[in-house]
Amino acid sequence: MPSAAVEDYVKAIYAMERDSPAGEASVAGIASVLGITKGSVAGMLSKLKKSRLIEGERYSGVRLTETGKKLALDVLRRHRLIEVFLVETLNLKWSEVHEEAERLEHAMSAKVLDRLDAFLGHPQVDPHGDPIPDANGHVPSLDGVPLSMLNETDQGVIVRITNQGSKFLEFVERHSLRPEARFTVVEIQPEAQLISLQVGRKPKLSLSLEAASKILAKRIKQPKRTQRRHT
Amino acid sequence: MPSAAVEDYVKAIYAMERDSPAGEASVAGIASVLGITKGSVAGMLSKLKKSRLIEGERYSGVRLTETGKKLALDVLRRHRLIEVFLVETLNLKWSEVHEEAERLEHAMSAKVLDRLDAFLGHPQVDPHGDPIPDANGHVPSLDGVPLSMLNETDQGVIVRITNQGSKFLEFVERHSLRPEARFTVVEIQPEAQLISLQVGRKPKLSLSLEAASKILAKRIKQPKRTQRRHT
DNA sequence: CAAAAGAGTTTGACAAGCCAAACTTGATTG
DNA sequence: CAATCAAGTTTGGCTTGTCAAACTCTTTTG
Ligand SMILES: [Mn+2]
Ligand SMILES: [Mn+2]
Ligand SMILES: [Mn+2]
Ligand SMILES: [Mn+2]
Repeated sequence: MPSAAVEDYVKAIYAMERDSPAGEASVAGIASVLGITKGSVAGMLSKLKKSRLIEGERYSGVRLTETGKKLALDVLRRHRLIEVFLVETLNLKWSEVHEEAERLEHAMSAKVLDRLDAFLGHPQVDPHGDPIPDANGHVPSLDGVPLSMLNETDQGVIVRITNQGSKFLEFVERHSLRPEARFTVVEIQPEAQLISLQVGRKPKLSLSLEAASKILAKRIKQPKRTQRRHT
Repeated sequence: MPSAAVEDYVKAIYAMERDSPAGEASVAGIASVLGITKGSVAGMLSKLKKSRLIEGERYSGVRLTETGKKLALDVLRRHRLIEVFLVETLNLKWSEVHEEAERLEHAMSAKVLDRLDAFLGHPQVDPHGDPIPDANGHVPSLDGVPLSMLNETDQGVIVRITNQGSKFLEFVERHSLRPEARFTVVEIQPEAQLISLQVGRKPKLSLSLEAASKILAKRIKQPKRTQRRHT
């Protein structure tokens, strides 16, 4: 029975490992995402090593063991299913569910989670488009390219928001850019590092390529414009 | 932000206060229901006093302050709404939801709880028939007399199970005695301290008056037996 | 390549909760 | 009413998880 703290560490390590070029998590990195001091992290990491959840040489980065990875995926599954529930069933705002899930994920048994999963219809992704690992730790792979890689006139569907900051999520939500949303790339200005989108009937939306790189989308095959209607 | 431990203490004190003749909770009693030592309880109680959640003289019982009572009712509300959710929505067994709720109650924000309440249709009682305090700390009062006080030929509806032990709950469930269930008192044997019930079409069920006193019921006005059907 | 900067580690301290065991108080009762 | 005993309290110790601050590697860079 790992503590809430251990679960959060393992989850943080999982994410850093995935995103870092070296495939490792650093003490400073973990400290920064968990908002605690390096000293505390060092202490916890040596416990995690003793309990075989992570490995790594002294004075260098750490990696999850198989056991550690399994735990991380389990926590992630809980977190994301809870987010789906909060948004779909309880109608909480998209941008405020993360904190809630951060606490609830540590209080939900496997049994309750399985029932919840069934109740929600075995969703594949959470409200931010992040894939939900199945009960065996398999993560459905999702295709999606950063918005910043698209070209003018491309059409697409948002599939995932990579930047989970609540400010950013609110911005994204305000402009209806949530997963499933369709859009057209109206204009790209490489000099200004800017991309402009048309989302639904909303006014044109511009954002920096940097910001756009945190939003993943899937291209829609441009349908041949066969004359389907007349009015 | 009271800790989970504090919330559980306060909840235990609330229940003991209600059930004890003196209207007070004792160190030994709290220790026994929470499964910890008297020493630990003494330590916690002095903290609770310092933070004005309870009061009481040295070497005597404790009572909740207004603040304490408010907190207790809040935790109880969370606990019971969660139990309703687990049973009604996730179809967990009636007798196994208590443990789950015991953990989840500490991880759910007021906001989530309100949404949950609305989603469930503002239920008045939990699956065991215990009343759910509203958001202002008002507890709906329920009438119900111990099964052991009924007379032969009385008909009634179960409204509440007072003994929350999981063995007892399983027994009760096995015999379809959950809240809402209708029954008839078939026979009472004062010498044997026994009461026999007819529940639905199930075989006659006998239990001790002691056990029966943990089940509360509401009498149904005996309907005049007007000949309604012929076959 | 030596010095400074960064990253990681160690140490001592603290708060929350818990336990075991000794101790104190107050209630019961012979 | 004094002995007993249950109930309450105190003390010392332990674990988990955190911080601040000093320390030690490793990496970068002038
Ligand atoms: Mn968490
Ligand atoms: Mn998410
Ligand atoms: Mn609890
Ligand atoms: Mn209940």
